[in-house]
Amino acid sequence: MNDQTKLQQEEELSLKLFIVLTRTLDAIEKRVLEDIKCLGLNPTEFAVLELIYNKGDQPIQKIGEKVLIASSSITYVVDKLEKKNFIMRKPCPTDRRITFAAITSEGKDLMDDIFPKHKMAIQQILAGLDTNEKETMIQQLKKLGYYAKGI
Amino acid sequence: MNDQTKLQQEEELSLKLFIVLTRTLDAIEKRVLEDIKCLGLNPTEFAVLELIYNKGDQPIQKIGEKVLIASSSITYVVDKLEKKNFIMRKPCPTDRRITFAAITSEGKDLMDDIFPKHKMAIQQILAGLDTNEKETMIQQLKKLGYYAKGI
DNA sequence: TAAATACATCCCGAAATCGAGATATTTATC
DNA sequence: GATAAATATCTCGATTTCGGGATGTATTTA
Repeated sequence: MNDQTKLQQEEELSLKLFIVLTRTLDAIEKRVLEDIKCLGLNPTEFAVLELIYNKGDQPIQKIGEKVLIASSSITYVVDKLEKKNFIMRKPCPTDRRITFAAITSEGKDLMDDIFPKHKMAIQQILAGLDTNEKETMIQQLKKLGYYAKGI
Repeated sequence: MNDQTKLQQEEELSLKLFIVLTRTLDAIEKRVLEDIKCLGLNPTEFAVLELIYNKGDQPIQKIGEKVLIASSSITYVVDKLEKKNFIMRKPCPTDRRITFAAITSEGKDLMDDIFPKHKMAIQQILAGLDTNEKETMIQQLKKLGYYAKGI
């Protein structure tokens, strides 16, 4: 086999990996979505609430970085969570540009209730691999991700 | 270590896998997006055009199944691709419910030009893993995906 | 200190996606 | 052959997300 053919095969393989990756995450997300939708939250709202629940109050700016959405979208999501009384805006005392999103007791109560269930659901959805396989895959995915980011 | 603790650790591991999976695909997609955006197509438009380019004319219904979007969204995307003259609608002669989306010569010319480049770009983005690692990951992802779908 | 630059949030209009249901056609059932 | 059920596409309104730019605040620079 010559180099040209090898390269083409490798390209096909990469394309296949990309497709399988997309498909798999899609299947998983569909399941996770079902788990979340019952709660009256959409995935983004859940992600934001989870972030604040687990990592404490966050400047609105930081939320966008972690949840990977545009700044104009954060405003929208925070508005909605605030309307539902799960979080509240708190001005930063030392820097008046900054607004914190802080969880309310109502938000905390909700998460205390649903977060363990959520974790359990994910556990069940990902039970197709055993412990070692998961660890290996995490490692390999990280390698892939770091490389992709670094290009 | 008791069973309770083991389960909790496994839950943490699954959650981590889910997060890493999401992050990694996100990083990769961001790169692929850059590759596509220059062409005046968004990812969905590209996916639909690629499907028709590689698999031939498709009933509009089938497009939704393969590209994983709602039927109302397909109509929207096909409209846009039709306006750009990359595809055209063709009524099915034997079943008048069905409309095919068929690639135009203009659409074919475009894909002849950009699809090889696209494949090369993906090859470069995914070069963080070698051939064997990619094959293993494809296999493991499939296992994960089948299981998730089957629940 | 004044001006320029950077930063954080928000507003607005547009784009993308969805869900529910309308319409037209085909297939199945009696 | 008539009616019911299934299928394919599209319409419409609502939701979510984005990009660009406006506004207010902090930091740097000249």
